[in-house]
Amino acid sequence: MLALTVALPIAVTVTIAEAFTGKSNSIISMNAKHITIGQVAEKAGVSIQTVSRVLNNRPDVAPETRQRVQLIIAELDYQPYALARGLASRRTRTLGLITFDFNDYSFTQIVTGAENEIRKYGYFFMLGSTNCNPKDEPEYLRLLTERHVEGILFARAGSESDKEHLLNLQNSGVPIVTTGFYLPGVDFTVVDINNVDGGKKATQCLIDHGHKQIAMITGPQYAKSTHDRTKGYREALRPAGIIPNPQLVAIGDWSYRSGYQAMKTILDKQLPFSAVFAHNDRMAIGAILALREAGKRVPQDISIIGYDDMPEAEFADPPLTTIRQRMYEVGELAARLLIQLIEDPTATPTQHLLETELIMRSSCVRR
Amino acid sequence: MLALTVALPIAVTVTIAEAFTGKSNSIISMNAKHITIGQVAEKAGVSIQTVSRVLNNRPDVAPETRQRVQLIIAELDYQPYALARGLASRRTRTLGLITFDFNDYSFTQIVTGAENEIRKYGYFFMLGSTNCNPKDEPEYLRLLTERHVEGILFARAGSESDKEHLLNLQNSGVPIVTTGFYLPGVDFTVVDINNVDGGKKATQCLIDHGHKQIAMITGPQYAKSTHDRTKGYREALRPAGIIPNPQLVAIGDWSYRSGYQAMKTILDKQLPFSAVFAHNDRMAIGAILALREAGKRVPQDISIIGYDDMPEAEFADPPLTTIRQRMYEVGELAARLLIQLIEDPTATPTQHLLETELIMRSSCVRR
DNA sequence: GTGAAAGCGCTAACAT
DNA sequence: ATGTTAGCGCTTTCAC
Repeated sequence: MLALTVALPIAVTVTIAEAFTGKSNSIISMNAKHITIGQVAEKAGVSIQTVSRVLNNRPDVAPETRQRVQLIIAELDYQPYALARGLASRRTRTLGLITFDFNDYSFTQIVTGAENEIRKYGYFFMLGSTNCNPKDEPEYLRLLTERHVEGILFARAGSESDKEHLLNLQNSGVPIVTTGFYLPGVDFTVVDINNVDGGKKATQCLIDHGHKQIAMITGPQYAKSTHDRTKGYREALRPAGIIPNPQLVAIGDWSYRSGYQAMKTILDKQLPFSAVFAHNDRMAIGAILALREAGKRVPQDISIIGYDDMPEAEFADPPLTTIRQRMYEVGELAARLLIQLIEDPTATPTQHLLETELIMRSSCVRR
Repeated sequence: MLALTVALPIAVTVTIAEAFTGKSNSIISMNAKHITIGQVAEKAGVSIQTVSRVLNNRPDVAPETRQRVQLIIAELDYQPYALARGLASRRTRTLGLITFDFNDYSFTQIVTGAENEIRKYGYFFMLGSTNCNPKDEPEYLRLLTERHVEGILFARAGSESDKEHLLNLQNSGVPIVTTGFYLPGVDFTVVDINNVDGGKKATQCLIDHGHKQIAMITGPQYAKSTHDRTKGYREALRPAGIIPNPQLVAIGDWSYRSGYQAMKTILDKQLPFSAVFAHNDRMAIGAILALREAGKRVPQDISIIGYDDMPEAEFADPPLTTIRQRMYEVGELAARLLIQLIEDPTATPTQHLLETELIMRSSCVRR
């Protein structure tokens, strides 16, 4: 067991997960008495290069030499020094992760999916959350490239203005993958949700339930998904012969509070409407509170549909009908594509659009 | 071998050795036109060392030389190579961040706070979310130390069993700071919330509103905060002359669903109770749904108090009375302490306990 | 199959 | 104030 734990080179039996469990009492030596490849070589009676070959699982090592070296590695609890490896090999196995907001369900889902995926391939993420401030991105980018991340994953909402910015980065040779930025004709790798269709599905659901005056609470203007979902809304309305009423539309910023306020704004106009499509679940839940405060019952008086299907949607009052988007998968796929871009020199940028799913719960009833 | 590396879309668990091989067939284009310190030195007509001094802001450079070098650096858009710097200086300015769960509000708050803080000092985080699986920690730790993170921040729930594990790590010379793990007498740096007092405040609030039969939905057993909040519950009950009834306590796992189910379990016992203390807001919201389904009105029939004050608490139905804990500050403080531990050789471990705050909303009324 | 030599890009200690 | 001399720990030729 002890041998296995440390023996990175053993290719056949040890998975990453197995390799390190059950050795929590191992001493991880850091600055003080750091064991080097030279000490391993000396103790094994071979040259440094042979140890290096064993470490990298090269074929050209005699089986018995390999075994002996592995034993010494285990014995000494030798840890290869990633920095030195990186300097010599130009490989860091480190990726940059840039995200807007760790408090947004969609983004954390992407991050979680991506992280799980890259771990399978032995990569790590350097973190760079921009805290909703896209202006910080160039600085992070620089710090990230200084550390020679081998690629960068953008887990955040796209906006049209990013295009040039990202293209520049890509042209400088850093593989990038971005989420939330599907545009036909872009030439970097994108994984996105089909937001147009999602917005259409949501609106269609309301139409199918007999609603004709459908209010909408949108995301912020800068977000591409806002435009897409709005487009879907229009696309559903048109064939039903419903003319969209701009008076019934208010803009939010994805937060509960903004949904609450947007709903109030619409209510204040005293215009008739029987249903609301909110561009995310949080705003839908905020809107429900505003509706309740205005004496409207949901869903008896007003039906509402959200977007995201975050966990709390199911436990809202009433349980929220919504559009599910599988952001975890977006993260996984994005990560896989990024690694592919890095490791396969022939790989070229591709665009991917994942479909949504209507989740019927009780916030939406027949008029 | 090559086939494996390229066949990325298939989600296999690769072995460590496999993960680390396959270097020569990948071309990292961003290295191509990489400018080195030598080129800067040559163009500026000084030695490499002088450039290094300028880069590191050393005082012993003539002002005009410094200026000239800086000009060339800008002109060439030279980016120092962090790996080489790290190798030579033994400093990486990189910290490890280990967290359980990016989908938990408290943890993401910690992460956000910590990230903002370390950025001020020019550090970066390497990410290692363990996805609720603490067994993975040793593996991450190893990969992190291989990359020579200068310290590790544990942003996650503590459990007693961690103690040895963390001590070992610290003894090996890696500065660590952990959250959610306040224990008197531990000798590593801890930033935690006063959960005993928080639990007491929550329970006291219910008592003050005239409640005597107070049910409780706890967090999972492994979490230290569960025990602390439970202790606070008892400490509030005792002086009020109320004997805790174990029948009124059910265990959850922090999720909405578990709160819903725990509430059902308690309701099934048909025991009288007029109030519920849930160990977090999510479970409180789940519990409200169960209560509603059972025909109980909140707060008219049953009062409920949560814990966390996550954003949705305010928009729940009814708006949730809860205990606010400032996790963002926990993150900031933890990060600052970690950097202190790294940069100040005389720094010693310290323990910090932040206080909570009762947030009154409408889920809790006088009996 | 193994080892020797030569760096990767930078910083550090000591010169001057 | 600036340059010289040595590495940091590892990988990568290219010998043998």
